Amino acid sequence: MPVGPTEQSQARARPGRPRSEQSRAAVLRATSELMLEVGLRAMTTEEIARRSGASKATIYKWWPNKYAVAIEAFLSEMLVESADPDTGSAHEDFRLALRGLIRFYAGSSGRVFAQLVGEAQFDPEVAVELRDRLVGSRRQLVRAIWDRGVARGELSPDADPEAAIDLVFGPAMYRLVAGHAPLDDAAADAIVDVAMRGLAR
Amino acid sequence: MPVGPTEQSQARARPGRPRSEQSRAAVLRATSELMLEVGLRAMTTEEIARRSGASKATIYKWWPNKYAVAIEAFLSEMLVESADPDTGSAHEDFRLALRGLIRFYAGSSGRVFAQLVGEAQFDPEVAVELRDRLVGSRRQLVRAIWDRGVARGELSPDADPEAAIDLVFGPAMYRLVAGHAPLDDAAADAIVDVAMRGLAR
Amino acid sequence: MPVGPTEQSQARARPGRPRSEQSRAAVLRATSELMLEVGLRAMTTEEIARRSGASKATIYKWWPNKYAVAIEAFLSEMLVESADPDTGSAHEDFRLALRGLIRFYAGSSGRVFAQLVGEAQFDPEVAVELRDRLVGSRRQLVRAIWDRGVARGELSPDADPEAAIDLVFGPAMYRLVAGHAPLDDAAADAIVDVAMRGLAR
Amino acid sequence: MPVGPTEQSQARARPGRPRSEQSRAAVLRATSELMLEVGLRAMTTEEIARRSGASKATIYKWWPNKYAVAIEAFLSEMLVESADPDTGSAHEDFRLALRGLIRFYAGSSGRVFAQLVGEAQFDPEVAVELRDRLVGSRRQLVRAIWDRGVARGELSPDADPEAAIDLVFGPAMYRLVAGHAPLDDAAADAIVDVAMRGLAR
DNA sequence: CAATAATCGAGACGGTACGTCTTGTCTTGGC
DNA sequence: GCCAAGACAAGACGTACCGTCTCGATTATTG
Repeated sequence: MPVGPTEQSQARARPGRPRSEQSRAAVLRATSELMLEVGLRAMTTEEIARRSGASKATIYKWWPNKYAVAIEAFLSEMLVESADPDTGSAHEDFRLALRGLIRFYAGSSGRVFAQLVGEAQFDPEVAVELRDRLVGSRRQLVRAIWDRGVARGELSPDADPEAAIDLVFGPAMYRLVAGHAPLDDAAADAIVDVAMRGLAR
Repeated sequence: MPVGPTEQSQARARPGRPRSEQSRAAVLRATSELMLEVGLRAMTTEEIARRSGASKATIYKWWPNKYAVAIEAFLSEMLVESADPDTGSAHEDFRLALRGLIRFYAGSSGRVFAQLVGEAQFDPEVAVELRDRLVGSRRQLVRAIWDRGVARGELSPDADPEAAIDLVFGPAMYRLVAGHAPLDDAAADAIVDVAMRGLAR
Repeated sequence: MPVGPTEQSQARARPGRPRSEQSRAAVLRATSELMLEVGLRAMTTEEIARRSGASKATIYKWWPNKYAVAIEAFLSEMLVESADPDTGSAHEDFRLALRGLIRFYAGSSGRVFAQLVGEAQFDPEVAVELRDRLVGSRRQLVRAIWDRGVARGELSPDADPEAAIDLVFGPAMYRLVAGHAPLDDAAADAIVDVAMRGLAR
Repeated sequence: MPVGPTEQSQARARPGRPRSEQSRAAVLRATSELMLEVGLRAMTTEEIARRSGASKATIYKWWPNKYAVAIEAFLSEMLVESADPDTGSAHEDFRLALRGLIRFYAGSSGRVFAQLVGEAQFDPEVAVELRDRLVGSRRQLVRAIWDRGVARGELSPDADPEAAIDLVFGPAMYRLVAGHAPLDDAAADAIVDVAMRGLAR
């Protein structure tokens, strides 16, 4: 997923030395490592350059700052992450999807993801990237579960789908960033249970 | 590291010049302004010192870093913020509480709060302060609504209370930090509606 | 490293595409312009390439660095500059020669020349080029005046010719690089006057 | 010789931590060493900081760039350099003064001085500092010899004194920067000889 | 006329210094 | 003992230029 300006559109034609795929990959690899090792904030562009063998100039040529590198590196590490369960039961699908998400949140990448979300509070560009490329795809997944459930008559058709999806994801994100309660399979199950049944008697 | 506001509880008269209350207040006031104007991250200790008339040494004497100042300043600005509605209806109480929260999120302080949450992803001390002093109090409020509702027989008594509270707050926090959907009264109502009824038919 | 203009003296036709004379001329022209406009140091290879339409690789293929280009460009602009006056009077010849030199120093090329001299203090290759191709030719001119004057009996035959020539050129160069006194016709005349008569009564 | 804005005028009064004399001295010492070891151009601010133990910020606080540091370091190393010979003979005084100068030029500091002169061709501020603080003092010295010689009747009173002084210094500077002839005692003697007698028979 | 060979423009790259910035500590003298 | 002023070390930032490189396109000689 290249960041540069509209490249690779046709079948190769542009003059000049082409971008080094090796350099690009090395930068992303080094960035992924560093995010895990020292965290998003403590990771420096200089260290990315040192580890990857790329020069700072090259990094700044292709990415505006270290956070842009971080997002691309993060995405490139988790391309085929989340499969749609589709068990035939919406309740079960939600349960599996949320378990998957929460396991991701609780893993080592989860800490990085939380830091990306944290950074997004300061940097609108990070926010946009995050929303479009990480949050959006997750929501589409749950939206598909929702639509199937409604079609099967399992789920209430007149609820606001956005609010419904937030009912599943919101608590998980809330726990991730606020850290007031555990993130584990039991939590996922409890959340889906109460979300399905509702608070009212 | 005396961060709290009530640090010298007893009237013990220590030798030497006492801490200047004027200086403390000026620092907090300047910090509040700066957080709103330039944001948590762009705000520098130097600028707080300049505006408040305090010296950097004084600030570092009383707070470990600018985020500690920020949290104290933020709290001092919103002490008596959230009243328990207690209308007699749990659904209505939830609605009013969430509307209050979302109005706060959507306001100018909301941006600062989101940045504090963002910073908490990097700084464990900020995370603890935030959890204990901002998130906790909100949750206690909703917990009270929950308990009343259960006692009145309105709410399902066998649900996990933690998960239940997350069902109300989670979606709001999720929208605050991810920004994928609006934060307004209608959103609050939609969230409470679907949370009360549940997703299942 | 073929820097000189006459690098392929014989008409030997080598295989492959021959060097583009147009490119060479464009580089020298662009360099001359840039030296005058922004100075020797601020002039970048990149900008020479941009203006001339040549690529950086081409420039580095034919010259070792921008200073070599600068020297060649400078020389190509002032090939037949200084004619030997030969008026019959050594005093007058010196006067005219020094006036010519000082006018050159005071002109726009003079600034460039001074910068080349400045650069020569750091780069031995520049120093050699400068000494051989710019300083040397000037000295030969004055040496000719000297020899004629000695032959005619006007000038003292037992003085060190090197020191004698330095007596004429030294003060001009000194004023060029130190800038403590003006460089104009009056200065030229004053220098030649006192050099001819000597300091002693 | 401090560079900062009009400091140290009165008997100490300014608030705040005073400038660290130790830091200042260490920077100048490191700079002097580096100028000799690697030359003016190859010397980096970063290396000055490393060697001196000062931070780059401190260096940039007190000097605009490395050349300003270099000039101050250079001056601080040669404060009491040139004594007025005053032998009673202008010819002898000139000879001794020029020998002193040329020995300085030929020494290790001479290379640094030449590089400062070289740098002055690009940087007007360096040029001003150099003219005012290094060239000027030398000229005053020779001017004193000149005035004494004229008063004693040894020297021609109607010559332009500026041109006369240039007759002594010019050739030495010329040889320093152009490098076409040696710089030694014999050269000094030859220059003074021919300057005293003049070129004419 | 094709093969060979050296050129060219374009532009990406590693390296490295620059000068700026912010953090958190320190050192003064005044209160 | 507190405080304002402000100097300081540490070190990352993003920019700039250098000289090298890798492309594909061009232009000559040679077989």
